[in-house]
Amino acid sequence: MSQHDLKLGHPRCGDCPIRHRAVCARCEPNELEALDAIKYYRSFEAGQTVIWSGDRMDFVASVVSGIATLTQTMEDGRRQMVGLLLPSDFVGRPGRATAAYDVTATTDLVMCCFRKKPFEDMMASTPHISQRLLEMTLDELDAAREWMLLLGRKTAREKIASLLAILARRDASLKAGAGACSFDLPLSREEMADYLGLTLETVSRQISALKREGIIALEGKRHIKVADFDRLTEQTGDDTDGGVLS
Amino acid sequence: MSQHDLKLGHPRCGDCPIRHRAVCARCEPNELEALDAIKYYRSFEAGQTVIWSGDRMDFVASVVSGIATLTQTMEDGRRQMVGLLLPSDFVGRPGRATAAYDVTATTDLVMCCFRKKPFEDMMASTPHISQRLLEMTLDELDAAREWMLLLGRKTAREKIASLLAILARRDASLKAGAGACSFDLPLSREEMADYLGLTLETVSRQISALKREGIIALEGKRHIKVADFDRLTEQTGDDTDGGVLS
DNA sequence: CGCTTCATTGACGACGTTCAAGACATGTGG
DNA sequence: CCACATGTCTTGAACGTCGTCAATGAAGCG
Repeated sequence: MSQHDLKLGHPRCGDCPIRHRAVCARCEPNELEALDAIKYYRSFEAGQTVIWSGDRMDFVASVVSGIATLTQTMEDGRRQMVGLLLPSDFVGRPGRATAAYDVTATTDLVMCCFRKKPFEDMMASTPHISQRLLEMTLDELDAAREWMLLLGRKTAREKIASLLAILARRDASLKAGAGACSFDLPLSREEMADYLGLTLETVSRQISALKREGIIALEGKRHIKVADFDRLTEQTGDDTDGGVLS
Repeated sequence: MSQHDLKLGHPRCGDCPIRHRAVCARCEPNELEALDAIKYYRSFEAGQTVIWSGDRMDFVASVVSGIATLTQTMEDGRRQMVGLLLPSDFVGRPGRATAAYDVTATTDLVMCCFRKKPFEDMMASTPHISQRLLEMTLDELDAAREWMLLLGRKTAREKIASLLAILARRDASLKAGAGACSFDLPLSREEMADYLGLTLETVSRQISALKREGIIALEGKRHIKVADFDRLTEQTGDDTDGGVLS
């Protein structure tokens, strides 16, 4: 796949970087060709809104690269992030006309879009797609419920530690570093606050506290070095054994 | 369907009270017969645990009557309810061996169970079932995300009002009462607290406050009369227009 | 250099938790 | 029938965490 193809909006599905994890993961070569025919790419710059809650939404999409957020906003401005969309994650709901949440690009973002009608037609004729979508939706439901525990019962300290641990693990799995690891925060303090159900001041204070205690170190505002991953995990409030038996 | 059939565990699917809303809602008569052949009923008394998180779970099920809860518990005992299962709701995840949450009967409960293997086989051969399951899972995901907003951003007052409004609406839809309505709380104060991410004392205080202000009235501990539904809705923090345009 | 944006830090107060006592209903045994 | 225990709910008082408001700092950019 060349840069040129990307800009034309039609890299081959077979060469797609998210091919093995996205909604199309289970598709056969001929099914991929059908998808190839109806897909189109859209790019967004960091900070841009993809769609507003309540707006007509005539497409569904997969995140190809970059990060997007799903947020809900109350009349008085209180905001809660209800989902973080990473590459391969799916946006939109077949069979629904309008967006249920604000979708925002927090980094530069590329999405692989399908107009809803053709996609729904393909779903009806392609069990591999709906099977995979069901699986992904069940995973998202589990993630949402884990987040409910965090929002309802964890302290500010535990919330921050949990988020950092998740982000660290995500990057560690790519880098295979054992004791120490480091990564860039994909979210601003305010976005972290919206995700964790806190204020940005509390987020900042807790990060400073973790730094003071030597559990993490900062380079600039956005780069985190985790000195000792175990000590960070202790702060999350989660089971220490990590559910070995499951 | 006779009482006798119920006790034998095999009322006909065609006569089932949750027939039109459950995972089997889309099934054709012949598909229902196949389900009839592999299903079995289980009953639980109020307070009984259906399954513990982490335990082997070799069945999936629909709630036929009664109410069950999904809860997560931290090592130190903090608990968060992550789902409330009403009649027709589905429990369990195809393709997973163990339960992810504690499932508890809060009232007497009847469930329509399927051993996992036969059910998964049927899913593979019966698109109507996986289609419906996808739809139900997407609905649950939306509900979970709405609850994330409540847990992360609403005040105690708003949390209580939101819960009461939901329960009231649920019963009002059955009784078609307009201005005033009344219903029994299916949850204890502690269960409400676990659902709302509060302590039981705070729940009790907020209910007392709503009573003092004449927004609701209590008969006994568990029966609520909503004097003015609009005033209750005002307390939820939600949009007043109720999303007329959606 | 000022301007803007984002993050940090401090002081203070409100909201919800914690701890404790008491109310109320129900059930049990003397 | 009463005394007593038990479970659920209510209410009060003190405390603490986190939110609010405000000032300051740090980095990027015209």
